[in-house]
Amino acid sequence: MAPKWRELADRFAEQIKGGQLAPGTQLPQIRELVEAGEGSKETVHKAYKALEAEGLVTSTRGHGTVVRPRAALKRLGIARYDKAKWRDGDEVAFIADRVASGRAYKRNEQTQTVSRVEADSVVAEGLSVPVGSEVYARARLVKEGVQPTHSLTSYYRPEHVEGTRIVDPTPGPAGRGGGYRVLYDAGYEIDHMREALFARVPTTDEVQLLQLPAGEPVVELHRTTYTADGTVVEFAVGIHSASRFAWEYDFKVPDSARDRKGQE
Amino acid sequence: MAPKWRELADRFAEQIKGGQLAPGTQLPQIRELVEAGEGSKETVHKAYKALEAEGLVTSTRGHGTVVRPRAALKRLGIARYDKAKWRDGDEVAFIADRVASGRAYKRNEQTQTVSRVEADSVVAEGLSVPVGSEVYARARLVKEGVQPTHSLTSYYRPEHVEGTRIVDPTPGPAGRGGGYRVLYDAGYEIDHMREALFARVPTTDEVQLLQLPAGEPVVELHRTTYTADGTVVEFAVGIHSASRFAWEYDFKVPDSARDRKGQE
DNA sequence: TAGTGGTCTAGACCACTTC
DNA sequence: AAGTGGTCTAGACCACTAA
Repeated sequence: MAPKWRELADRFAEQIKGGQLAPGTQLPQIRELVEAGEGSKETVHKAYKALEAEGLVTSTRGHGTVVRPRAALKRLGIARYDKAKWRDGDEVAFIADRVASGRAYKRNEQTQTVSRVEADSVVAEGLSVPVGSEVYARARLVKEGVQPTHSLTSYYRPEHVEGTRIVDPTPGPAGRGGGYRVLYDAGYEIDHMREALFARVPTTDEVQLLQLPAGEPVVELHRTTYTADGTVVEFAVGIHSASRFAWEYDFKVPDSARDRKGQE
Repeated sequence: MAPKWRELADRFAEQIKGGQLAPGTQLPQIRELVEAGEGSKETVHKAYKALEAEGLVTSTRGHGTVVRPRAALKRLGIARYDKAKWRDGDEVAFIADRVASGRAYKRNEQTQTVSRVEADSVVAEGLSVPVGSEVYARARLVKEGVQPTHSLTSYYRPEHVEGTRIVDPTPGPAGRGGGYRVLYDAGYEIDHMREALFARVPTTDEVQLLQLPAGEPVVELHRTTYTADGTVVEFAVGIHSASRFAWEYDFKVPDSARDRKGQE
């Protein structure tokens, strides 16, 4: 038999998913349910924590437990990297897609810190450099309004960015056109990319930094950017609040028997 | 100040991440920690549940609480759809990538059920049919050994598959070559695809079906497959245990100023 | 049957929010 | 100050696993 707290949680979960409890609705207070004979305070509390972990409600002290609104997913396609956006135009690549998506937005606040760090194993592999060698790290925290949505840290080889605007950080996202524009001006035009992504539960640090609600997973994105000759000029790691993003990719079905590039 | 259970959990989390507590190691029993003055049984229990939710340990009654091994990520690239695998060869596309990845594997057990269902809004949009119209659904549960790794449900328009092996289910994955081979034989050769993916916490049903450990997120994959003329011939929804997979995509940086297809 | 985690209670007290 | 969720305890009892 399912535990008492599970049954209580399931009753509410059903009503929330079914729409009888609309987003923003406040659930009964814990003490009310205790008086109504649903169990002790700890038991009811466990039920509420379960609902929170399932992303259905948020509890705040003094305020109550309310049904969480389901955020609209922002869809990320490769069009957000369009060269036109950062080469010809004035916009910055990773902001521009907000314009393209037609979403009303205030100009993103974005903190940025640049530092010289030793490459750990992930970064070293991403940039094709030895573990422990020095690379430049440009870390940003991107917010929508006051709410952080994701962090993004770009790593560069020193020889590619030494003396550019990237390592001499001005306020804002590496100046006009962003990091790709800087690389372009330095003679490194980006040509192709690889994105790898997977989901996991956040670390406690990430929960703090991104102000994640309880039970929110994160998607970790590894982006490797190459020039036409195959040189890696940027390796970036993004940590995204899972409920805010969806990723989309279009591709041709490979045919290794016909095209001789289908190897991967 | 952080709660007592959080501090206790953090102490263990640090040791696990630092490697002092190797995978498979058993943590002290709850009662031991109670005697050691770490708090009451409920308090220590909360700490252990937190570690479980963070994916660091698994608790089982009668057995104890042990450090969870970190599973190797299976990397999914588009090469798994290679036409050579299902058109020319004998293999089935979604099994073949296991061969390509060089991983030792036993032949996958895979349950399969085919049914005629009414399209919900997601499926309707995926297949470009009206909501509520009848479509074929082919649901599979894919396992590695006895452990489920993901579910995958393909939806087809009736006019594309009526009379084929897909709707006349034989044991195994739609016969030799899988679903794409069947479509190919019926005159629908797949040409390009779109994959969209996002992460979320599983429903209780999914926890059961995929036997997910506590705190494991899922990745939901929406795959749309087109013929050369742009007709949708398959829309598939996959639910993947997050810690077992990573997705990889390679693409050219788009340039809408130069190529006139960069709209997306 | 012994070992180990899981549930439940009643009540005390703490922490944050709103007024 | 009042309202509401969060933590903590001591102890009883339940549920599953392995020998």
